[in-house]
Amino acid sequence: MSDNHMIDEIIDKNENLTEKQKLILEAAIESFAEKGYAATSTSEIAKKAGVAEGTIFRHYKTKKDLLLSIVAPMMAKLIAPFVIKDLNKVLNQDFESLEDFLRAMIHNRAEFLNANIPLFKIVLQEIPFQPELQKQFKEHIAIKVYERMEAIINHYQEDGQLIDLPPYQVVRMTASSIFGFLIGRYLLFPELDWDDEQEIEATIQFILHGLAPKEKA
Amino acid sequence: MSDNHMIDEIIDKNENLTEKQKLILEAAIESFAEKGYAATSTSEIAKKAGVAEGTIFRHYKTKKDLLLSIVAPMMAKLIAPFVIKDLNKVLNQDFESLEDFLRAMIHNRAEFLNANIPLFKIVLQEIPFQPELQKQFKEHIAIKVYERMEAIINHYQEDGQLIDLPPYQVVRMTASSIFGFLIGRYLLFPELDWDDEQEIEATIQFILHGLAPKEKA
DNA sequence: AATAAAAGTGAGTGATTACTCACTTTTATT
DNA sequence: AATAAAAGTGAGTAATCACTCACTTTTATT
Repeated sequence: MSDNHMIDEIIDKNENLTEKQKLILEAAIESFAEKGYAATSTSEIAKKAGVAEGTIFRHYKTKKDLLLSIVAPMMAKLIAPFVIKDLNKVLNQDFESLEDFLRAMIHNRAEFLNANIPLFKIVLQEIPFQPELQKQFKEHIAIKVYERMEAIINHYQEDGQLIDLPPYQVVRMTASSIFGFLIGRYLLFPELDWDDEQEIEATIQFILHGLAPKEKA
Repeated sequence: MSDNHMIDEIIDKNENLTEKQKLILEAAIESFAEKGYAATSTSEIAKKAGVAEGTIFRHYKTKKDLLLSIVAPMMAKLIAPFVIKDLNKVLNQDFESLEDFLRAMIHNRAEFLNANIPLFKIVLQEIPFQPELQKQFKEHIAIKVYERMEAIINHYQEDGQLIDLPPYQVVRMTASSIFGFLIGRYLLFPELDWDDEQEIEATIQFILHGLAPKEKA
């Protein structure tokens, strides 16, 4: 719970921010998610937030500065569970099976994204166009997270629970399946009735069977 | 081959277009893919194309009109193989196994996207913000393509080659795995050395095992 | 209560935006 | 060769853009 609701955490719980600054961030998140960063004007954000346009630039040097102050913490929180120090310990103690680990991970991150859909949209949309975000993505996700995942994958491979593919392929297939569900669920067809538990379970089973070790002949 | 290189097909082979119009389309595709639609100005496109700005508006009523004239044919071509009349016949004759069908489909669409990366980027980036494109996507992909896929899935399910999940789940998992590969390959890490054949084969095996029928107890 | 610092304001800045239009040049039609 | 239609042009337009700054109001410090 304390992990969800980034908007709250970025905005409401942060006592360094003034009241007006919080209104600005809320308005910016809403507009960026809806129309995209480039198509949103600072005057529009000021109007929606109910502040003068000058107030935005009192707190953020540029419009891009405002974007980064929103997106950077979101990316950090998104990958936080994968870079905690004791991930391996948690793993060995609590998750005997790959299935349980996978289930816990998916539930955890799905809940997080569910609670932060507009921020998720902004991150997805702006990474291709913002070199600073690409740098963050590559340095943190592609390197730090990948290293952690690699260790976990090795663990379960040695354990005989996981097919002997290169770790990057295992990561790609797992990530594709999970993001495929999340994007369909929250971005493409949010208006449909979804049985989240059943969908997640089916996704887990798909991944597990897809990555099951080859049967010995 | 004739199916690839949309840019050629939209532009060079289309004899309805004037020389300058072709230059405009080429420049627009390049800039839209690189910086995004909203962040690209018409003056910039004119400059890159080496034409007067007025020439753009002689052929396209608005900037959005220019975008749609690029993206709509791309979307149509992308889904073309799935809506041909005789897809089911082709299926029954040529693809005894789900594996062969899947392999042919992935190769075909991967080649197509590989030959049209900038257009692929534009489609992915602009769908969330352009209601006209969303409508096209839902009407053509989500309905027409899905219907075709449903029939194919039923066929292989009755054949005992495919797990008995709801077709939309089968589609989602298959599409996630394929797009996951393509996005990683061409958009996230195009600079890495990829063994395309091996990657595609691994992706096919992942999908096949993930969607294999449950063994009877 | 006096002073300083921080927060907030909104009119104003030059640059840029998508788009127009009167005009010239090229191409097609007879 | 004459005429019309289509293609191309670039200066001009009002609107909007991100951002500044002199000024007022609020908050913190002593």
